[in-house]
Amino acid sequence: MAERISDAEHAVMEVLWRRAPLTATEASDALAPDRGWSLQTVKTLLSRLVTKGVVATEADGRRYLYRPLVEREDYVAHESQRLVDRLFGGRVTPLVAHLAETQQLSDSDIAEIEALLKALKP
Amino acid sequence: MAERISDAEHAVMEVLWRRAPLTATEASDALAPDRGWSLQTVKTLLSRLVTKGVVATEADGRRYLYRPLVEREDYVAHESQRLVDRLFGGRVTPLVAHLAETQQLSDSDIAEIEALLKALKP
DNA sequence: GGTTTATAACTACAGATGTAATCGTTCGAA
DNA sequence: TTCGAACGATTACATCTGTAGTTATAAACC
Repeated sequence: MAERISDAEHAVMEVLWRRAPLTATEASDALAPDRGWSLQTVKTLLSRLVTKGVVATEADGRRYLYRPLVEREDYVAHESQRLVDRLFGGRVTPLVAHLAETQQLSDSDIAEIEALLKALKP
Repeated sequence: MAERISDAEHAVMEVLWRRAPLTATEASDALAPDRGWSLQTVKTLLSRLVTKGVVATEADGRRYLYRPLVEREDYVAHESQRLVDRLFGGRVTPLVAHLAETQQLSDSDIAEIEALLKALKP
């Protein structure tokens, strides 16, 4: 995942992560409600993702099936780390503090996070 | 802050947030250790930030002093929200869960966050 | 078997971005 | 008073990104 995935490309990755393998047409259909891109646009984005090495193709007759080569988990981890590095000096605690302060956290949100933290303790 | 701030531009904003107002040369000097950009590059980035309406200039003799027009707090909030929206369906709890799981949180990190959460409760 | 249709491959093109170089002007030093 | 240094303004240019259009080909239908 050395190559950066752009915003538009990320939208395509999301549908692949949700239900790969897909043909270009299927991916385009899945994206239509949200983005309304033409089929050609989706094909361009798929090609770029293949070039970047994050999506693989598999021949299915005379068309391709596309499937992601990187796990969503890894992408999410990578992007989250990028944000933490860029904006919070690489430290997670200030990010959590920021989120806690600026977001509306319900009581159950807080309880959930507390439970999570408790589980992490030795 | 309607216009997006690019990565390189963001690096310039950071030095302005740290010690504005600065001349272009001062900003360039401050960025040199990390990025090693030429003075011209920094000037270009400053101009673009001015065009985008996120940095203001003030004449100081025949040069400019640059200062940010957006608060770092606002930028951080905006970018954090963007990440939460793009990767966690707009919900903060899954992000915190993800961070808690993938990061090395020390005992004191956990304690700090717990204290934060406690303070948020009614 | 000729014609439409689906598909991949190639091309296009404007705007953003990273990274400067050059031009024109003014101020200060010699 | 002239010359160079310091600045802002303008221009440059390759790459990436968003968003397609066009072309070539094979398959399917009639």
